[in-house]
Amino acid sequence: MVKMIDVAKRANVSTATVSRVLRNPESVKELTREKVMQSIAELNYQPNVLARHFRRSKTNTILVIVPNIANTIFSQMVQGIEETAVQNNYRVLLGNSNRNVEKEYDFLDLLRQRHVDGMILLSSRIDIDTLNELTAQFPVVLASEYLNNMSISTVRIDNRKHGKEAAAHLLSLGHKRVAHISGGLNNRISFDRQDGYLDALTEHGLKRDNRLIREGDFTFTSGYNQMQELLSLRDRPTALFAASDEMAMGAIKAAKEKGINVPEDLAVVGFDNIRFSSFFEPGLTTVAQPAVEMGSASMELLLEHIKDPNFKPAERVLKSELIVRESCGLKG
Amino acid sequence: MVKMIDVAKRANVSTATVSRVLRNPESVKELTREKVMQSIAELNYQPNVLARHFRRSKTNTILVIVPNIANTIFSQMVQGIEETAVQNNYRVLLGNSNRNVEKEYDFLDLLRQRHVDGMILLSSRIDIDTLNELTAQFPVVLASEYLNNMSISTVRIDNRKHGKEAAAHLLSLGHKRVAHISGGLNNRISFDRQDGYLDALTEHGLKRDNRLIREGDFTFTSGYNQMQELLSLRDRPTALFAASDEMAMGAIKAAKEKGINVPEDLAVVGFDNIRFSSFFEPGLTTVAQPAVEMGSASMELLLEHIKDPNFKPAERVLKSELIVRESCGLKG
DNA sequence: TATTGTTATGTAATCGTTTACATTTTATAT
DNA sequence: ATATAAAATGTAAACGATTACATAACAATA
Repeated sequence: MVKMIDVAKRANVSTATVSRVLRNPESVKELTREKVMQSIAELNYQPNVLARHFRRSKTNTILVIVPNIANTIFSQMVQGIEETAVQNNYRVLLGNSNRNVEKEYDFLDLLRQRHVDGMILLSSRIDIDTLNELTAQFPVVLASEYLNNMSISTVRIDNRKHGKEAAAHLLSLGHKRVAHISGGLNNRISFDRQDGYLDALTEHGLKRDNRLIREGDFTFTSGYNQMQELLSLRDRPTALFAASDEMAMGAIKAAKEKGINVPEDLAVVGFDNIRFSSFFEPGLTTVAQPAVEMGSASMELLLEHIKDPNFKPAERVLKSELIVRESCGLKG
Repeated sequence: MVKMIDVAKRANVSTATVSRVLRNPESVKELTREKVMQSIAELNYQPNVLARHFRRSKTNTILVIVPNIANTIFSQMVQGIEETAVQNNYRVLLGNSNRNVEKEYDFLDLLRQRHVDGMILLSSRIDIDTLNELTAQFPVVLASEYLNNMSISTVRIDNRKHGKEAAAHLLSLGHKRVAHISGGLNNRISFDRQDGYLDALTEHGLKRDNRLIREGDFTFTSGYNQMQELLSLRDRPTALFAASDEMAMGAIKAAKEKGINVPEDLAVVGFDNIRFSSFFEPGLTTVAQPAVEMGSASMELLLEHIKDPNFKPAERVLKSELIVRESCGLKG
């Protein structure tokens, strides 16, 4: 394996100069630089990144902990992260936790052992103490979720506001019995979307009806199951706001099976705008999260932390958008 | 940052002994080992992986190049890879190429610069020469696809056989006009599935009808578009074998829009068994690839290459399974 | 007890870059 | 030409773990 000293010898310079050509070209005289570049080319020299990382104690790699890589939202966020990372000469190591807390804890060692320069959490079940310990020492950004009283940078959307928007859309179509299937209530996001739904009810002069509110867990199956319960009520809801598209789809499946048509008999709005929302029958009205942008924003924030360890935790709240398709019926 | 020498001093041993306790515990006397372990615990010593990697010129990290992380098949394969990797104390670096050839080439530098110990390609657009150059020097495994005359280890399914199975299922239900929408024909897999389809026709005494064969590119939209063409034929097909579930779904959407019912007027079989196949209306009959197993098998193969650089390229062909749901109609 | 073999530990070189500091070269001003 | 400042380059010491080799401790045997 050809190393820096070989390049140096061939170009009649010292390794210091070769190193400078690579890392600080402007600090080397044009002529010298060319000589060195030529030697590098001739010898097909590839710098040893392991030595480099060791010496600089930086890996130019960041870790992203993903609860579920198969989920469109997360993969889009990852895409945004990657784009920004590559632009800044960083690599992205993906840690797929599969919603398994232990695995998430395992990944933290990558940070502690300085295997990576920083970490982005896309939703996390890690306890606050550990998180505080980590953020005190390493650059960490939390995307999509947020925690109160935490000194951790976050990028998120205003789930409450957009939950309200979604529910308000149904209410503005004249629905009086609007049901809600929430995400798992171990999750701040779920509460926020539900609170938004409640806000909308209040604003339209309607009272909360607990029979119309059911807890799911963001999955298709939970949407399906909870909808069956809702449909067995004496007073069926005429509309549903589901906290995720998957649950909305599950709910629609349950409705169809009972011969209830969507949107005629049941108007549905979801949340997320996953890839299949537009393919689904009927096309799903939903709140589109700017997932890619959230990814880039997270990476940008992380880079600031990496560059400046004293960077104060910041919060970026991005805008979502209600995408109206067929599942909510037409205004009337 | 506490380092090995600190641990050594506290335990009254040399760094060599500490290192041995960490890497070769059985070569150290019980008593000494305990002393060292205690120092490690007391000082909360975390070995510097950068130094370790540099010294051993091994990273215990492998790279997986994924064409599209959002695709269920690929994310499942990744899951299988990760499981096996973690069991063997390896980390997985994900390179999301987004079907962008240039990005794939970029990732290869990670291998050349020994940033990773090996690489798994989940379908690849990299040219044969480059691939040959790499496999000669580094451990590489190709999953899901394969190439002729290549000295590269592969893990795949028998696409031709299973394509035949899918088409044969439709033929055995009595259909005479079975259409096929293939994947992009820049891709071996697409040819194989199509050849399987043709095999099935032959076996059922039917002739190839080119008007019934159309080229898609695995996406929903291409399935939708190609189906529109097929439906405008004088003699409409009564059945369709699509080379991917997404295309099958797109095709079904196109059919529904023309008032053609699935499966009554059009029987459909897809390929892949992605997550949404079971949620779709109607439930999609499809060929389920053992994606997770393919991932593990790839990682196992890669580990063999890493351990033994003289390991001969091997091929593992795994079995797929036809999953019958509603979209193909009942036998009769 | 002396001899030999075995096991456990220590010493110090090594991996290949980077970079603080020292030195040389070049440019600028007098 | 000389003095001084600025720019370019070189020298050599890091970075922190691993490991070949040397040595010491211990055990087994005659």
